[in-house]
Amino acid sequence: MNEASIPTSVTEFEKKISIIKDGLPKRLQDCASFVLRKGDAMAFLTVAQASQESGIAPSAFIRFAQALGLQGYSDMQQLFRRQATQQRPPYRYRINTLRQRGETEADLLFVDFCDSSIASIERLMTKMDPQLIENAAEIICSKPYLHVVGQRRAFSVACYLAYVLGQFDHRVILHTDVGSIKIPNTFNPGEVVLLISFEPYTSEVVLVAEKAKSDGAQVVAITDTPLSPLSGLADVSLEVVEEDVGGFRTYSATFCLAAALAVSIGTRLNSASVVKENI
Amino acid sequence: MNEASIPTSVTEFEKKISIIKDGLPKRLQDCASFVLRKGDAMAFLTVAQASQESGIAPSAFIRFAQALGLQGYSDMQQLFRRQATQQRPPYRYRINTLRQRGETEADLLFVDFCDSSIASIERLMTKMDPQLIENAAEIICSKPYLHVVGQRRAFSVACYLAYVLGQFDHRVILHTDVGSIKIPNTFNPGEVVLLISFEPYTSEVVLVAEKAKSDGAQVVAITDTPLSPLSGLADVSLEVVEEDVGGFRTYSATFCLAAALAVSIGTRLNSASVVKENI
DNA sequence: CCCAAGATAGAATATATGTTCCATTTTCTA
DNA sequence: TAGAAAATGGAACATATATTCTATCTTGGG
Repeated sequence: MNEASIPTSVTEFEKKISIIKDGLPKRLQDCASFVLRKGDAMAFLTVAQASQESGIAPSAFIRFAQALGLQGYSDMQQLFRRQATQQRPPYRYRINTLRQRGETEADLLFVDFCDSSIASIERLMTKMDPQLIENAAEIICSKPYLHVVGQRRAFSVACYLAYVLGQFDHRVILHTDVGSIKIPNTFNPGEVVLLISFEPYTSEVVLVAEKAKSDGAQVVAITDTPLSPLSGLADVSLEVVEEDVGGFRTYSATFCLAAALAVSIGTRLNSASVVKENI
Repeated sequence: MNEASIPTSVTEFEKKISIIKDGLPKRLQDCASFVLRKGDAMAFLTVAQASQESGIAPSAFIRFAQALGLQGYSDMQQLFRRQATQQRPPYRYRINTLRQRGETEADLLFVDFCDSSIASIERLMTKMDPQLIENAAEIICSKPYLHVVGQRRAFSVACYLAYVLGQFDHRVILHTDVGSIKIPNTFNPGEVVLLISFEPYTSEVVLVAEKAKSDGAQVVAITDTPLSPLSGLADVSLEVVEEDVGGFRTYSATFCLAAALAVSIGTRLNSASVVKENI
């Protein structure tokens, strides 16, 4: 961080302030003081508001941002907004600074996937009520066997749960369409069906959900939002939203949820052992 | 919270959505879906941006907000802004206090899973050389079809990759043992085999790896450590270690890696397509 | 004390914003 | 199928925004 470089994060921005602050005209120092004190709130303040709250002219804030190497007030605000949402700078912008650090486009893409996976999990952690997972586990354990239905991407989740529950000696009827062999799409009252589907929801899974419900089976859903056709039908609906990177979703948070559900089921089925040993 | 009341927080807002969602016109449901997915990011999106990202007309967003009892888009955004300013402590801090307060076991278990998933992804991010992913993608794309082998838990990863690559119109031979139908365990020179296995490595997968190698096929592996029998045999070995919670592993990092690999392959197969834009 | 160079505040401007309105399309009803 | 009702997208609008410009003020050196 030197005197000339353009800050790309709030941290760099604040560092640069402390470097150049003595060379700044008085009013711009006032701006610096105000901005530093406001901190995160800067993400929301318009120049007009900042001006009113501080008694400093709007134009001073723009000169201030420019003195820091930024284009203007909006540009500065972007730094604060990115920090608030923990986003990284836009792709186009970063691609310019690649070479300097000896990075490639592949690096960016990979880091983006990791970041968005982490963001999804953090969001899951704050939004999900663990009690719902318990409720789901409770229902699933109330019957000796479980239907698991998931298609496309969701099939990998279905497979995972089917396998792990199998390790717990719980019977799982994994609905596949191998050879188009029909798996009964009628259910008995009291049976438990675990349905997994994300947007775009496959109509088949929705149909199964409706049938299960009307047959009096219990329905547990893993889906994305309360708007999902599954969530309305389910007795317990576990919702997990995956952030996307350029329209492509990762399934890290979903598998995190699946693991938590699996273990919750495992402890119920065999509260002594299973979970301990290296599953 | 009833149908008529005006939401005063994001929570109430989301609750109201799930109450009235079925009575909403289709486009407004699209809005609901978009808003629920975007979550905290809604604090900063302008209607124009939201419109562009979602492909929904700006006016629809305003009608949507009004349908929820709010005055307009700005009014709705205020809810998200207020939530954002209620400075939530960073997640690591939250975890520690959760642990200390000794919430219910369910809470702890869930939080631990999320925490260890994140730790695994962070580790992956620092240890993995993205160039290896590129190399793997390069090899996989060099042939018109790909063998994918994975058993037990790893099968879900295999399924995921098989599905996604299928979406890219790449041929995938997914090795399953449905009906014990034999999938040729001999390979032609130049064929590409993707093997996925983690400790404890199934002997069968190791055998396939050895056969593939001796037949002159190219081998790409997704495994856990350089000590894995696969990594020695593979032309490219992608290694991902998952932390464990009481002996139970999550697969978040693995799926993060899988997604990165898939997209890397996707861009190669169709550089003009979906994946590029807006990353 | 004067004058140049810089800093400042507020008016002027261009841009982008949220919202309203209306013609067109879609959906429902009879 | 025809007619009514609702929904939709885009143009039009008023407003608020960040930024630029300029006349005025401040500062510091000779």
